Amino acid sequence: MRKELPKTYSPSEFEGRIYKEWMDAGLFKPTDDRTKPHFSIVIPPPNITGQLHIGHAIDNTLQDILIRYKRMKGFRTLWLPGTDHASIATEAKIVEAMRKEGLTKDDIGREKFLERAWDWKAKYGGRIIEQLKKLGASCDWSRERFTLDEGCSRAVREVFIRLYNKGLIYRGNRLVNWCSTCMTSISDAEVEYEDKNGNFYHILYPVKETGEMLELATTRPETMLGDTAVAINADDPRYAHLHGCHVILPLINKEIPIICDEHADMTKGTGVVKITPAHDPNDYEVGQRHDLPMVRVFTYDGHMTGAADKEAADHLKESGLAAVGEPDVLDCGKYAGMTTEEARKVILDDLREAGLLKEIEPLVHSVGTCYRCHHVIEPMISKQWFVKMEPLAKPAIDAVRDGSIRFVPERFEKNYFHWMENIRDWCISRQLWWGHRIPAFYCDDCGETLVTLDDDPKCPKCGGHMTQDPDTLDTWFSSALWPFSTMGWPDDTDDLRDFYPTNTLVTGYDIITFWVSRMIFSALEYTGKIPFDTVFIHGLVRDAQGRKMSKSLGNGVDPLEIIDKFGADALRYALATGNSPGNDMRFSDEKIENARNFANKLWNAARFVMMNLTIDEIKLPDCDKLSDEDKWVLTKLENCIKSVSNNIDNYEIGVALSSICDFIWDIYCDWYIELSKPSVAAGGERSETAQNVLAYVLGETLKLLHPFMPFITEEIYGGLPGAEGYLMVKQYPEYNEKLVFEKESLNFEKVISAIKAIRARRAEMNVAPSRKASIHIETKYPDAFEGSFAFFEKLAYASSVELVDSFSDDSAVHIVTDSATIHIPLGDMIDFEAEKARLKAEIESVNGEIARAEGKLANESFVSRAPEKVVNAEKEKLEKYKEKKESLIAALSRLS
RNA sequence: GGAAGCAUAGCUCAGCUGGGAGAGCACCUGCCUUACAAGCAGGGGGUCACAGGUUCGAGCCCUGUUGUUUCCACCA
Repeated sequence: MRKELPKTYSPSEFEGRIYKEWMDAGLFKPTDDRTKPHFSIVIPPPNITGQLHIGHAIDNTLQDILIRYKRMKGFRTLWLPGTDHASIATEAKIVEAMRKEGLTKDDIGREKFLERAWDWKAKYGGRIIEQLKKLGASCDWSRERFTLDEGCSRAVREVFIRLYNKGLIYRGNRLVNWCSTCMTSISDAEVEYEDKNGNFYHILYPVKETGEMLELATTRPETMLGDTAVAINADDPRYAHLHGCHVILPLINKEIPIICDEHADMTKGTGVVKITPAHDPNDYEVGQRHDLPMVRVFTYDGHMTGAADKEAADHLKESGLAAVGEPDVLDCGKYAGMTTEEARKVILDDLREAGLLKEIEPLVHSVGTCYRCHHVIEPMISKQWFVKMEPLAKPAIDAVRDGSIRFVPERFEKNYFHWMENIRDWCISRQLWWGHRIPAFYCDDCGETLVTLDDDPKCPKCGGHMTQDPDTLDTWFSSALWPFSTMGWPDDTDDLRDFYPTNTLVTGYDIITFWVSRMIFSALEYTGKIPFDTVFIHGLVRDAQGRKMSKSLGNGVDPLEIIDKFGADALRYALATGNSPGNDMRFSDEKIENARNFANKLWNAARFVMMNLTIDEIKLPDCDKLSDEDKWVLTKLENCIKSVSNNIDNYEIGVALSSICDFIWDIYCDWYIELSKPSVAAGGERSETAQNVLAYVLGETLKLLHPFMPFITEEIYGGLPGAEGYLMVKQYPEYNEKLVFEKESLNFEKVISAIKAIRARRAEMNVAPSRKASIHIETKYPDAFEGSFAFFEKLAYASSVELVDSFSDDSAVHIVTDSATIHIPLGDMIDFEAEKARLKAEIESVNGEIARAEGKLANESFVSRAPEKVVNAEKEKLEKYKEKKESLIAALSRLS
């Protein structure tokens, strides 16, 4: 018993049901047929803190389109889903939630904190998965993974140990980006630069030996307490006499040397730079070159250091436990305990009072901020774990260079190369609790370091108790392993053999450096294979004005609201249409309405077709039974099939979809359905043929459209005669030359252009549709028109149709097309002067074309150098125009 | 400072390896033609940013200019 479609398209009534049916039937799981080539995608794991936003929607829509397409093409497909623990983002949320209860991390301790974090994961981790299901994502949910689950954690530890043993992971005191709000270090990639209004403070430092004042400028006067030198350029004549001298650091009256270093740029400012090795990346390097002491003046939570901080550091140094590169700590005296901002004000006041603040110059400068909390980053000396990048980067560069991995569009390879070729060591330790704990242990007695899988090792040197490193790993360290950790690596699993390397990675250009590049070098290093062969990059979804969607602007669209209101299919259509690789797109109400209108159009067309079907199964009749219009629509369908496959294969999702949409709306609905109405109504064999063609084309179209709009296509498919099983696992249409009928198709185009020309003329003349008229067709192609009279009656308001050799009624309109002259006696409707003017204008325009074509063909070099095909086409055009001109002249002569 | 993208109809954008400028929306006209007014038919509207160059031929390729967006680096 066939389903009947309800009158109105209301997606909410079937999308959920269909998704459940697919799930129940296990259609998202890969088949067991290992003879088929595989196609696999790993999902960019959304954060467990997240709600589905429009960025996820486009990313996953594109993935689902590819996966569904490949599945229908017969590949053994796997789309592997999962979520990311997102250490810093999640921890921040939990800390924030605790703050509302008046609690801090230290109040409850590590263990209790992690309990809360896992509770959070249990509560919210599934939310985004459910939202992806609403979108229609055909992931194999039985394989769902989490970056912090047991398997992924094992992969992380394994990788850490391998790299450590290879000497590619090391621990050391380095200047790192410190976020005093998140209370952790972050990697260079996680720093975002923002332009901020600030000041350039010109300060005077007295020279000890000469007593003169040395002017220098800084944007961060509070760091001056940590200055350990002042640099000038060795070649700077202004300061040649100061080589080897010292300055007295104001406020704390400390003597520090004047050094010569290339970092001091003679052309900038006064050419004098204060050097704060512990709190500035450039100064750090200067400090290294000149072996300057490093003096830390900030605490890790953003205050000025005091006596207690100094004592702790001194104690560490005296006890010999301080690592190489441990900075000294200053007791900032009266400034101790102030926040850095407070300290800046007070220090400036003090300098002003001492007459040492020469000038304050407003300045816009870019300031590093934390990509998660957007608070200012403070460079700090800190003991951290690093990955040595250079040896890892090289193979990763080669893999893209030699084409093993390609980016779509290609231009993003430049970004990738630039990043990889200038890469610095990766700071991977984070002072956070939510994440993979670093598998390193330190002996309580002798300080020995051990990196091991063992959870409770004894010191291999002295047998003493060992304490695990309290830090966790950068969240991207685990996502870098995602393509293979999710498939069971380091074990040799079936999934790894069947689906790894994966095929396409779909992501936005904003995380190429964070994620894509790290997956590539990780995969090559640990699995010896590329993680995927293609990186398909899409752009950002912006608002209707082209602005980024952001919480602060409140211009974000909620994909879930859109799904509720318009349906997931409409959302997918709106995101896929006009989508071009790597380019941003705008999202607007207009777009989503357009998408919904298209779905509605398809719905109604299908409903109409089904209402008229009396056949029990769809069987395409033999060629000799097919009429020209049947052959025309089938030919158009095949062209569409070819274009869709080509475009999806080239990741031109938007182009592929628009060719389907054009076919459905223009060719199938506006023409073929209308054309078929007389045939279907007529009954008999012709009716049966027409019904079969109608249903066949609809069925093929549904398959073509399925990857883009899975729900509506599945729902309609279920109502087709003889439908069995699910559309989503049917064979995707393949281009079939046997269903291409060039000659008949071209013939039928002649009919269409005649009908269009008649409609246009009548519309211009304001002839009401109810005013029927006889139509007399004078043509050199009678074959093309012979079977088409019914169409003229229905679509061109003809009362009767005949083919004529000539036509002599004076009170007629004469319409000239490429292949016919159509005479329509309309008597008093005709304004003869206007008709004459129109024909003259048409002749004028054809004359222009003739002149253009003749000019081209008279051009010696065109004829000799252009391809023969082009020249012949030009000749044919010329002939056609000449014919048309004759017909037009003949028509005109009848009116005068 | 380095690099990249974009610039086409009033708006949003297509335009595949160079061979006579397209769609949707908006606008105008006429239609409730028994699937669809979330629709149908018709229509107006573009010096393809600007200036050179290559070519028989340029929206498309090259160079430069302007505007715009983005990424990277730097900013004592």
